[in-house]
Amino acid sequence: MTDDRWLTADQLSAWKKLIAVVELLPGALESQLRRDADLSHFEYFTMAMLSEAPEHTLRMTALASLTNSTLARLSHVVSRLEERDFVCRKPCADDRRATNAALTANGWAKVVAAAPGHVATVRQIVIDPLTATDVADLDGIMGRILGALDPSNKVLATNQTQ
Amino acid sequence: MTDDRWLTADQLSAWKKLIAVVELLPGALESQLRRDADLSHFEYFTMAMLSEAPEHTLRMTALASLTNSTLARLSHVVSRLEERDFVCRKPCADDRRATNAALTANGWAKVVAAAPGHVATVRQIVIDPLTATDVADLDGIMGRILGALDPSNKVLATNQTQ
DNA sequence: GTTGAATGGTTGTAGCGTCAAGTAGTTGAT
DNA sequence: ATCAACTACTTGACGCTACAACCATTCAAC
Repeated sequence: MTDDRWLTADQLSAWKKLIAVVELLPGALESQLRRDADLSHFEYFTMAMLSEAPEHTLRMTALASLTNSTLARLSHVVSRLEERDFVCRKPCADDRRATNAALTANGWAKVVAAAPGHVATVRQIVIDPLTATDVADLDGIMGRILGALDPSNKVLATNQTQ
Repeated sequence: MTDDRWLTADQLSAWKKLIAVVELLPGALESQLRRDADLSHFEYFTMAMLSEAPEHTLRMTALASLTNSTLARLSHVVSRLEERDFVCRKPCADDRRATNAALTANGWAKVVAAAPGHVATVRQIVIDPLTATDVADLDGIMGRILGALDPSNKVLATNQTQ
C-alpha cells in the first residue's frame, strides 16, 4: 500500500464510495422522475436549465454546456422533447448556423409540476444526510474535481451562483 | 429562495456540481480505459473486484453488490468477458442455483496491465486536486449519501476498509 | 472575394443498460 | 411429501448514448 503507483487505504475508500455514488445516484433520480413525471433525469435537467433562462430559451451549444453533455446527445433529446411538445426549436437570427431551443407552455407546466417531487428526492438523498459544513465541503471538493475533469472550466464558469 | 420546498443557494451550488461530476466522471474513465486497454470502466471494475477476491472468484450476487450493479447487467457483462476469455463461469457446489465468476489467467494479466494507467487517471482527476482533509471529508460525505441511496447499506458493509 | 479552417448542429448506427419475463433450485409450512 | 414463495440467475427486446460522418454557415487570411 506504500507503492507510489497505487492508492493509500484512505484514498481507496473515498474513491470506491465516490464510484458507488456515481453508479447509484443516476438510477435513483431516474426512477423517481420516470415514475412521477415520465421523464428521464436528463430530460428534466434540460428543461430545468431552459426554465431558468431568459425567455426560456437557450442556444443548443449553451444548453449542452449547462447540462454537461454533447451536442449530439442533446440534439436527440431535444427531438424527443419536441415530439412531446415540451420544447420547440427556432432558428437563431444572429447566427444562421445556430438553433435556439425554447420551452413550450406545455413544457413549462411540466417542469413546474415535476419540480417539487424531484427536489424532495434530492433533499432526501443528498441534502438531508449532510450538515451545512458537509454541503460547503462538497461544493469545494466537487469544484476541484471538476477543475481536473474539465480544464476549460466551462461548468464552473456557467454554474457560478455569484 | 427561502421556500422550504426549494434549495438554498449553497445547497443548489453543491448539488449542481455533484450532478456535473456524476455526468462527466464516467466519460473520463471510459475514454482512458477504452483507449489504453479496450475495456469499459464497468468491465475493468468488475475484473478488479474479482482480482481482490480469494481465488479470484465470487458469486454473481456478491459481484453485483460490489460493483453497485444488478444481476441482469452483470450477467450480460460477464457473458461478454467470457467471450474474450477474461472471466469464466463455474457452477457453485454449495448452492446449485448459484454461479461463480472467476478471472482467467488471461483476465488477471489484463487487469494487472490496465491498473497502473487507470490508477494514474484516478489520481489525476480525483486525488491530486484534493488535500488529505478533502479526501477524508469526501469519504464521510459519500458514505452519508450512500446511506440514503442504499438503506440496506450493502455497499458500505462490503466496502469497509477496516 | 476566394479559399481553407473552424463552428454549430443533425443524423445513422452500433453497443450497452434496463425492464419484464422466464428457468431452475431451495426453503418453509402444513 | 407437497405446495407456495423466494432466491439466483439468464435472456430478449427496447431505448438511450457515443461515435463518426455529414451539411451549412461563418471567420480569417491573402
